Amino acid sequence: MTSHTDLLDDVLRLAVLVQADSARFERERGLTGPRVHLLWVLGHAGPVTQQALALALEVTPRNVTGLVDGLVASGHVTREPHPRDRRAALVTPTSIGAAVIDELVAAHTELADRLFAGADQQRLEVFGAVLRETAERFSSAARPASAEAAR
Amino acid sequence: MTSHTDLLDDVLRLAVLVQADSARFERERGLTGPRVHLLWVLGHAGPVTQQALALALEVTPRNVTGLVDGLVASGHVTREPHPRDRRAALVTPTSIGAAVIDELVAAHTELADRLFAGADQQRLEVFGAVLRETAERFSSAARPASAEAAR
DNA sequence: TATTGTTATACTCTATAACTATA
DNA sequence: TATAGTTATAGAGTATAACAATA
Repeated sequence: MTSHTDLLDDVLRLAVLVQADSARFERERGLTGPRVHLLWVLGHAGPVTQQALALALEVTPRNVTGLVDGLVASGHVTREPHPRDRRAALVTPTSIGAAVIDELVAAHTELADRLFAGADQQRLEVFGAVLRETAERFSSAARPASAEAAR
Repeated sequence: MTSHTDLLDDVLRLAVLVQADSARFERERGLTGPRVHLLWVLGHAGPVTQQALALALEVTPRNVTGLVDGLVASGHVTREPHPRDRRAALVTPTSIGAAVIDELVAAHTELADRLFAGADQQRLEVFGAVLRETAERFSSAARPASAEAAR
């Protein structure tokens, strides 16, 4: 009989392990969490404006300026002129940046395999289903439809 | 058929939700993540030295000085003289700090219930078991016993 | 000598507000 | 007038190194 708090603690423990793995990745490359996050977004969205990055990272535009400054200094990205808007810059990975993004994707896959390889597929299906149901339950509880509609 | 990376993404999604809940707790009380973490440790360990906090939080002693300074300023903790070591200080919750610690424990329980209440217990048992096996598998892979022994 | 905590210094992430250049 | 990004300023978290007081 596992209690709800025990389960939450197990989730948090796993989250800590996964986070430690990210931290190792960052340390090995002299990068920080927020900068890797930006590169990750860049890897999925391609060259984008800083506004778009601010939205995706949920930080202020000012903050993006700082993160991009750092990544320009370390040679991971460049600011390219936007073809149709001279106010905007397109943050674009350099070859070094693109290489890190590739490593990031590879590390993600490797981590997933390291976590789940060898586990029984039937039980993993249950695991995944419970994960998704739990996230769904949480989101509904946090933002009840009635409260949302009342605004 | 859920792939390993899909499962990892599901884990990360849930972790983000849980973290957002922590952020809400902090914002509502004018606290920060590291300071709440310190209070959480204090709640479990009772009054302790800053050295002990540095170990528990995995940060430098210098950093603990800063965190404790902040919590003293906000009235959550005090530095009490150590009864048998005049070098050391015992970081001790005030009544305000103790109240926050109680709320922290309550919020943890509530979150767990919000996440898992209504779920089928049989499936939650599988879920918990897979969580623990996964953490175990990861730890073994990250630090193989042979590599550890070789040092 | 070793340990506890602080002062000194520096870097990163974060935010708000005011400003420039462009749409 | 609105938008993209920067400069100015500030606070929090983090680290290393040097130091004081005490063990």
